[in-house]
Amino acid sequence: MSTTDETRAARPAGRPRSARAEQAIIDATLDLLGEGMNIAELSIEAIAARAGVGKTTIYRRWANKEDLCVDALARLKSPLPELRGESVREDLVAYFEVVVRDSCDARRRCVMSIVMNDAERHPRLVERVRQALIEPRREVLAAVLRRGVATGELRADLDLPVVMAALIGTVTWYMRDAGSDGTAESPAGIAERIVDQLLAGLAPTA
Amino acid sequence: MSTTDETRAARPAGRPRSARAEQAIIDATLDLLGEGMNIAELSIEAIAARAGVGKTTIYRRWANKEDLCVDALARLKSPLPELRGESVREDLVAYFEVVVRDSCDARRRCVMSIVMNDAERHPRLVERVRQALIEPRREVLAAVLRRGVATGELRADLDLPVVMAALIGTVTWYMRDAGSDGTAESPAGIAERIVDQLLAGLAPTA
DNA sequence: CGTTTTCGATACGATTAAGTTTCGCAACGT
DNA sequence: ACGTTGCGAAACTTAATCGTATCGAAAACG
Repeated sequence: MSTTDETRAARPAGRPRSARAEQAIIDATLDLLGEGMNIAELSIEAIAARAGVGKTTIYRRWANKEDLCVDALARLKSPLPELRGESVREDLVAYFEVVVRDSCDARRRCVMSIVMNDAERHPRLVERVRQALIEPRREVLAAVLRRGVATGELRADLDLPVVMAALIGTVTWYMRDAGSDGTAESPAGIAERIVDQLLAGLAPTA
Repeated sequence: MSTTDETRAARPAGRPRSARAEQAIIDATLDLLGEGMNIAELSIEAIAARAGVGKTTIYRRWANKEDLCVDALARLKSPLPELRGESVREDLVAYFEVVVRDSCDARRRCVMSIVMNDAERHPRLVERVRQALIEPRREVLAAVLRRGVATGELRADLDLPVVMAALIGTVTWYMRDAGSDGTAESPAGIAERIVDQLLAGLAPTA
């Protein structure tokens, strides 16, 4: 039919928007956030400079800084960990190996910091990140625990809220300490060590 | 000798600085930080307004915002938890009951948020808080664990770094979740629940 | 070609806050 | 009384950054 048919949607007249510019803007945003900026400090001018783009090009696409951040953070979604379901221990280790690996990526690490700190200042953004990134993973983890209780691999009287906090909090806290030290390399077996320690408990087996 | 002798140090001439103003400034700073401001957002003007004080009075005492925050945060030191040393379980519960109670105080909660987020931007401040507030408590906790291993109340093969992260991370994470919910009241026995759950482990006693 | 829209650059006005200075008054010692 | 210093209020300078507007060039279309 027509000479160019890449998109069916009737292309609006004029020069099309550059996909490269859009990606560069998103990348620059995530890079700057990953370097430790919070949303308040993140400046559109800095994003434009880093992306090699005019501010106009940003404001043509997003109404304001928050909208841009919402879009940028939503693209961080990494695939949910694939669990084999053979045993609870194996699933937990696999799950937290993904968490440990993700927590070595500055871009992903900054998400948690934003969620934990900017909840009041940017409720829309935080809520969207929570729905898109956090809740699905929480649900996967909770399902593993429930299944473990059902199969008898875990104690029947598990205090679910406490155990969720124990697993996530331990890994998160450990990785934070490890990150602040020079120990940038994530020790290979850390997920395994944490899961085994928590499964076994601190008290000696009587 | 002299008519007024409150301080031996030869009092410099002129009107003495108002201790009330100083305290009001510190209080205003901690209040504003406790309301969720980070250091960048904290404005000297807001502090002066809240404290009912002129900006001059602030700059006469502290060279800049960071120095003021260093002083203000250093005053948050609450006494180290007093441990009876009868049993490891009892000490851990007592220790974390203090942590839980402190984590309900906005002023104290903001310290952790600053330490975790502004480490790169304000290394002096964070380092001082770490030395003054965090390390002593870490050491108390580590001592309890080491003693427990020695007395046989804890497993001999404890993975100390992991266990430290497990205890602190679990309590911190649980309180954060609890805080974001409406559950502002800290459930009375939460420290006990967490300690017992971690001592017993997740696996059923074989 | 001519039209339309985007491109990056740059200038602009508005706002916010840091940190300094000035001012008139208050509090202290001598 | 007098000199010195602190006090709060206000004006000021400097600097960032937001979001908008304007510009000439470029990229698509017919």
